[in-house]
Amino acid sequence: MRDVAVRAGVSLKTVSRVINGEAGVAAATAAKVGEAIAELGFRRNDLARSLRQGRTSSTLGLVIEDVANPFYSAIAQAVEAEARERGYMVITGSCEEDPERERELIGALLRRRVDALLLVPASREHSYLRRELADGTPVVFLDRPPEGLEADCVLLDNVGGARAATEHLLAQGHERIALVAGPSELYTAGARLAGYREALAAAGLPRNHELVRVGSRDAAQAEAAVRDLLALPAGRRPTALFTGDNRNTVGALRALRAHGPGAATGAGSGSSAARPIALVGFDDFELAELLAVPTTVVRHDSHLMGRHAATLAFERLDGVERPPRTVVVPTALVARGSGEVPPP
Amino acid sequence: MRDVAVRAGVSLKTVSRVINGEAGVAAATAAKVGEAIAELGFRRNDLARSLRQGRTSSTLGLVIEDVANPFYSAIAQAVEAEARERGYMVITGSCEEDPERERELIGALLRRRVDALLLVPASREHSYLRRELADGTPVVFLDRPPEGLEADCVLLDNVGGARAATEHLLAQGHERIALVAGPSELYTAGARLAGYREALAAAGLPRNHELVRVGSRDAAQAEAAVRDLLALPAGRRPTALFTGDNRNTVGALRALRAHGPGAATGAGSGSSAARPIALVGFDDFELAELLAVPTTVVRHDSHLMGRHAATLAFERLDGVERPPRTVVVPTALVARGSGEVPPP
DNA sequence: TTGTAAGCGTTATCAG
DNA sequence: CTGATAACGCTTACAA
Repeated sequence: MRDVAVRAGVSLKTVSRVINGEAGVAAATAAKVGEAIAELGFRRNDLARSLRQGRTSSTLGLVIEDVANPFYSAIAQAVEAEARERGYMVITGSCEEDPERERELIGALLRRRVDALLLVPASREHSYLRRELADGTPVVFLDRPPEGLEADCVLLDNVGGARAATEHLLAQGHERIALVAGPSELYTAGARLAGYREALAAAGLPRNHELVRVGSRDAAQAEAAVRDLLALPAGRRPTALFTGDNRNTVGALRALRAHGPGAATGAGSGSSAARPIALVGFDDFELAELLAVPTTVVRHDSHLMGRHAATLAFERLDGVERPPRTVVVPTALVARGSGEVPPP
Repeated sequence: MRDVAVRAGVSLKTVSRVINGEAGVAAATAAKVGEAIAELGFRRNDLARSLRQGRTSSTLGLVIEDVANPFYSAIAQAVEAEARERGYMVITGSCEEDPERERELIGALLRRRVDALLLVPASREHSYLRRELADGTPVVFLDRPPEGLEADCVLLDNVGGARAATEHLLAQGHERIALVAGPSELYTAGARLAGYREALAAAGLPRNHELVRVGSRDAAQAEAAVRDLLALPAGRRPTALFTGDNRNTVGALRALRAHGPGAATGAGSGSSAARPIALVGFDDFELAELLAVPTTVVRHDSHLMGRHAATLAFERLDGVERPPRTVVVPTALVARGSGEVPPP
């Protein structure tokens, strides 16, 4: 900037004014400065800029589990879109369900002085964020609530969605409905397990531990879990499956395919053990309607979750003072076929 | 930091040493400083830190078209993983095929002094980056080459992949093979069009403009294009489709489904017009094997593209001087059924 | 082992 | 309308 000032024969402050389009600069002066800037290829240093006290970095920190998972990339997309409208950029990090990585990432983001932090927490203890929150850095939790801390939060209606899915299967006459989901320590998996149980209890069905397969963290583990269920003797084998998230649904679909062609279609003339199994999955996914088994899902707007989270953060940055708020995004059952298969 | 120094009764420099784990601090002093840091909840300001000359921001800038597209989110994931290993973070922006947004994004990233820039360019003129490149900021192009500039670049074998796809369909006996792809000004779409044409020419088939549908930028447009093709009179209607990217494949699958149940399976007993149409798509996608029409695709490793790009950038940051290099990532045809349907 | 002073690139204050 | 100077939070060179 000094070089520009020298070249244009003005002071630093004048260059600053031109750069920032401040009023009170003679057109001729501005032109000279503009030339110097162009000739020198000068670019304002926004890092230095945000050093002055009271200034912001115009950057949001976003911590998710995995950018490659469409659920999270939709959130990232929405957050970025909201951020852009306000002239913010987003630094994103994936922590892959590792609490330690979560802390590292958050540390790195805070050291970079992000103006707000949006996160899908992998850990279950967030009191270590209390100080930043008190110091005025907005922290918004996504998909999973804060623990040991009061903060803004955007959640899905997990219990309601899971209950609806299970009720849907019950309504078809199923009684042996298995749940295949992530580890129940995971907030969402736990809540969906609860919804599943609520629906079964309301229907007067006893708990059947054999049919609850929680713990699968990826599609491969889910596939194995479903294979396991399918290997049960006929009288104990589930006639329907509720999968707790998109990874588990993918795994289940793969296992069901292996089990018999078109698990839920009547079309299959596959292995002797093959019997159509009903399936409802939590999380919608692209092409679900074009699968050999058009898949019935609990749909929700993950994009909206990201938008809400960004909005909550920006409200705080705008100085709005209010107690922490939790926004719940609704879910809806979308029947496509796989969930409308009756028991044998 | 000054507060910490005061509280610990030491100088700024000593605090700095402790923070950065520098040697030459008495254990007792370090402990006192550590306490003060904990009590005050102090966090080093990495923005200020990177201000000193010679220091880096330890940040990479990544510009892609759309985080929500699995092709790009795989790249983002890989870049982030490589960055993490080196203690870098990534600021990602989506420009949605808008050249103006590309420039804005790049400007914002450069102003934030990212140490390197990785980008999937939306524009076709990149000489405006010449100065940064000359000034030592590594710039790596992804998926599409630089124009008006010499820079490192990671590409797919677009021509080879497209040729293989087309040859595969030709080998089944198809002669009316349509191409459904993005606008040919788009580098990848253009290259795939070229590969498609090469294969047809090699087979001695004349060009048939009616069957070349380039211009669809999203799944909806692709769907419309395919519907259009399907509406052609029987003798001119294509018997096979080659779709140029994952968005076009999704659109085509939807149109084919509407056209007749199981477009490529013999299973369909749909509308009177329904005839099985072969399909090969560029880009693999999750669950392709579980579709009603298991989809034959040209597969590649988009994750690897991100890794290569990050590696090229880090090599430059490590001071390796060499002429710009272009890495080409191979493609492979994966036959799943939809591409192995013979002509009627 | 510890401290002092200068400087990184910008903006804010206040004076001209 | 323009400029001098201090300050932002940190690191480096150099002393002590």
